[in-house]
Amino acid sequence: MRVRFAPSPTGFLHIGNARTAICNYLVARKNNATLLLRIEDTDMERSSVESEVSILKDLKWLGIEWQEGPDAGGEYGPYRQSERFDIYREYSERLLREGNAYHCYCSQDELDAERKKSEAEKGFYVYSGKCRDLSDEQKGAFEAEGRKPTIRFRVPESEKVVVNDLIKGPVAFSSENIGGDFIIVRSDGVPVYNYIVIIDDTLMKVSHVIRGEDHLSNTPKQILIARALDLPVPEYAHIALVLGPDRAKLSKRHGITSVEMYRREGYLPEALFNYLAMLGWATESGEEILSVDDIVRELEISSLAKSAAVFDFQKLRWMNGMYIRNYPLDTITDLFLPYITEAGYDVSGMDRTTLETIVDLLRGYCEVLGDITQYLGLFLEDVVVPDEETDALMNEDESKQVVKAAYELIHSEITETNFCDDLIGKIKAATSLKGKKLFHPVRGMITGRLSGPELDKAMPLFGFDRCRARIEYMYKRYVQG
RNA sequence: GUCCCCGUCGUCUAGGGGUCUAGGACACCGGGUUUUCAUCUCGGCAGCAGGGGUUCGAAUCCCCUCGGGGAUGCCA
Repeated sequence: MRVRFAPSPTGFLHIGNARTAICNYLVARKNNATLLLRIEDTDMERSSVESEVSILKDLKWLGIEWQEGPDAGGEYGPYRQSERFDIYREYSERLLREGNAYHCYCSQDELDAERKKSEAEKGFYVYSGKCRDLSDEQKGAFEAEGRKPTIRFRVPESEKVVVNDLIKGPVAFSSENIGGDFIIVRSDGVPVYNYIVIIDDTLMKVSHVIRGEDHLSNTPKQILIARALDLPVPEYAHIALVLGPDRAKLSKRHGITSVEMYRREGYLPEALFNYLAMLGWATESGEEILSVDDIVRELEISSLAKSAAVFDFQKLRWMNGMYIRNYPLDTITDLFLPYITEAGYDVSGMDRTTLETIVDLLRGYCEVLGDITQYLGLFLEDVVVPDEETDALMNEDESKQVVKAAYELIHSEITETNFCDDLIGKIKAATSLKGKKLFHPVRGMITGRLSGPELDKAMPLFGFDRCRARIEYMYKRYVQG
């Protein structure tokens, strides 16, 4: 069994394509099959090496491994379509020679006009087929005009094509609905996707084509080409599309849709992989947080959902948070570091154990890595300015009592040695406040915020000096006025 | 327009004739834990698109309607 992922390098790796890649990877792992990577770069204007590089990088980041490809080599290369034009040319000549394809001299402008007219009159367009049976004289005349022909595939009349899809089941098409003879080679000699995809799949011995459902409607074209060329047809599995919240195919306008952006936003590859793999599928137990090995064990290609799935950013965030909380502390600390630095914090002077203790305290508040900076300043800065809602709370009389008590305590019986254990207890005794009435003002006083890490664990890390400075600041601000 | 695919809580899904007064997860709401918030935990809200069949019995099978999506490019 051999499967493939065939991205076209015209931008970043898109979430939908990432899911297709993941599916292929999973199926390969499960069946001990080879996964090959093929770069479909026949759109010369839009393809770029930068895109190819970034797509490979994103795939690797997701943990996807392939055995053959432009970087990995392999015996069925080259693995870039732009390097295989000689191969395609032979097939084109054969198609021409055997009458299954013909030169079309219609210019782009003529075709555009035809299309426009037809769409205005009928609402749709089918190529007229006027170059189907050109005589040698007519061809010569066009050549003399300097026209460069395209090559069109001669679509057979009323031929049935059934795609035995592993997910959808048998899907029947008839050649008359294909929309006429389609172009397989552009006038500049570059072949188009629907033509060469089947050639490459058979030449590269791909046994199972697993790709997005948007390719299903074009599959009969590819099969017809295979028939004309006596090529074997692989098995197909068309996976349902990933949709945006408006139920249209997920695209740029829906926000962040590239893997690269998710990485930058602070998502973990395991979480994104896990989420994407679970889209359109579920385990028997209902368990959703799964390792790659778990998924490989349980996933069955035929049990993938037939219907499209809306991409749920919320659930991804939740899942990412789960991964952040369950990651080994040492590893997750390293992953947080760039986000800490980017936010302008310098923790280079801090010893590792303290850093990890802080990270462990704060990771529960994180859904993406960048969330770590939300409360980090509390451990690194002296005075914290209360936010709006804290300010409102601190202006209440009970809060002022707390601040006043704390201020008096740090100037009498509370010292560096006992502030962690006794400060809150003594404030409670002095004010007779308890529960929320006590803890909220204390939190506000020490952190300037109404929520955050557990105070009994955080205060030792803040240190006495810092807490004292904050209490004094709050005293001046709220008690003295 | 035509062809193709799809339709279970707001979202992802389980279910494939009786065990379904339809199960789980995210989100949302409420209780508990945390002498506060988050975490964690317990509970609640909420769905078989509609209509016809078939059957003793339909979320499950068939048909129609409606709805959504995809394809119909000298894009992939």
